[in-house]
Amino acid sequence: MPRPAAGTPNARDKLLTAALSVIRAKGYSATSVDDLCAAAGVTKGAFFHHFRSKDALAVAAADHWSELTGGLFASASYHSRVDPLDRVLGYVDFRRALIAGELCDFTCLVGTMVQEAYDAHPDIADACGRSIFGHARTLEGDIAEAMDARGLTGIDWTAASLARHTQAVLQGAFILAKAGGGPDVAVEQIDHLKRYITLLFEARPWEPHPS
Amino acid sequence: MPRPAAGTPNARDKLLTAALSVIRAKGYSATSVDDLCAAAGVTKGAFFHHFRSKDALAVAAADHWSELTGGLFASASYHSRVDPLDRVLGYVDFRRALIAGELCDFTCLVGTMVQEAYDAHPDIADACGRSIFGHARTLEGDIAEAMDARGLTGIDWTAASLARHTQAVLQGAFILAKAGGGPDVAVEQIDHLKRYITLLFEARPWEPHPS
DNA sequence: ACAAAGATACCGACCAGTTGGTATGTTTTG
DNA sequence: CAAAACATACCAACTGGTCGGTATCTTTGT
Repeated sequence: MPRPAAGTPNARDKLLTAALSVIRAKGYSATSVDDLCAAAGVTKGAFFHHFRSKDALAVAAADHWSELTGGLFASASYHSRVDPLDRVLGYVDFRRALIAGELCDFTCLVGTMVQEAYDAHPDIADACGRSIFGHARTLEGDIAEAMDARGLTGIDWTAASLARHTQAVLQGAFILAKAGGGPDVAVEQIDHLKRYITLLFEARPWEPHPS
Repeated sequence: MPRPAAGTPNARDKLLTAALSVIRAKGYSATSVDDLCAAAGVTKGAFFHHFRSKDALAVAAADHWSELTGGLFASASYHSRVDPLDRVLGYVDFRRALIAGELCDFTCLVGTMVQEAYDAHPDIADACGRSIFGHARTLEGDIAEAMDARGLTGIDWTAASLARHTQAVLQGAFILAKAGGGPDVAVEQIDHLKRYITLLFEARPWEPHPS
């Protein structure tokens, strides 16, 4: 189970890396095991040595995606800002800056996969759900702090729901981009998201928490 | 070319109707021609008599989807409201009310298909894009009227971009629902969308246009 | 009016290529 | 040497698509 070493990329890692780009470009069902093996430069024997089935690779790829993106966002610089709302808006700006180049380079693997898997492949859908909602949960803290610091009370939304909304807008942005709008339409959606968050906290000065 | 009669449902219509539900549940690539024929109760011979290829059926299904949804929204009652902003928010409420029951019953065919088709099937992606952006365009008029009636000037967003944003939020809502959130999470996104639109027009009284 | 002629709708067996997956090697590594 | 890592050959099931054929409707010549 535990990958023995991280020195030279073994077949398993090569397959996982290849899966990210191939599945994002072609979709999960349209991606064959042979496609994956060719892209990774390994043979079918190696594939089924490391993964019980194609579905098992999809689950592993979703988990791998969670780790990769988790690391990317955890190491971003906006976390060091003192105002929690600045951190939230910093996250949005960071997402905006990631949108460039080819569609398959900035769209979301698990958002793409879950559309094909939610009905017939529950284990894949679960892995995708963990990735999306797990990532959303990493935003809850800053949002809650921002609400607290600005004394937002008597409102009809929660930090968790706003965190989920950021992910919904992003996933929708990717779909519109794939529908012909390209990166520009995706950026447009993120600008609306930022405007929404700003309006939610508008006219409320930041009062650093006296703790 | 013109379908001769609308009395008894012919194989073509049965296939298009079946395609809507089957593709929404299984995805496009995972849906085989045999699946579609079985669901429609027709044979493969009938399929390829009416459609040049599986891709051609997908294009026809997307166009059929556009017509169906176009009719549904065109006949909705919110269009009769006098305040254009009420019409926009009425549309959002209408979309919210449509979310109930099984996922495959309220999610979007073209949003599902374009994720799988955008790279390898340009003609399908085009049909999906026409459907999504064409539908967005039907909202532009009311949004522009609402902006005009409330004298919104010097703002950094357009009626067209807000119309597209409604579609992005909806598409994202469907993905989060498929990722395990279910209908509740989808409704949550629409509530955020309604709150956003309300905030954009907030504190601006409606002044009926003196024309 | 009526039958020949032709178009349309539909059927189901069939085809070559691809699919995910297996069985059995061979090579590398500790 | 033993086990893990990888390669090769192969398979049954399924894939999108073709093809010859039939039943039914529409057109047309007389």
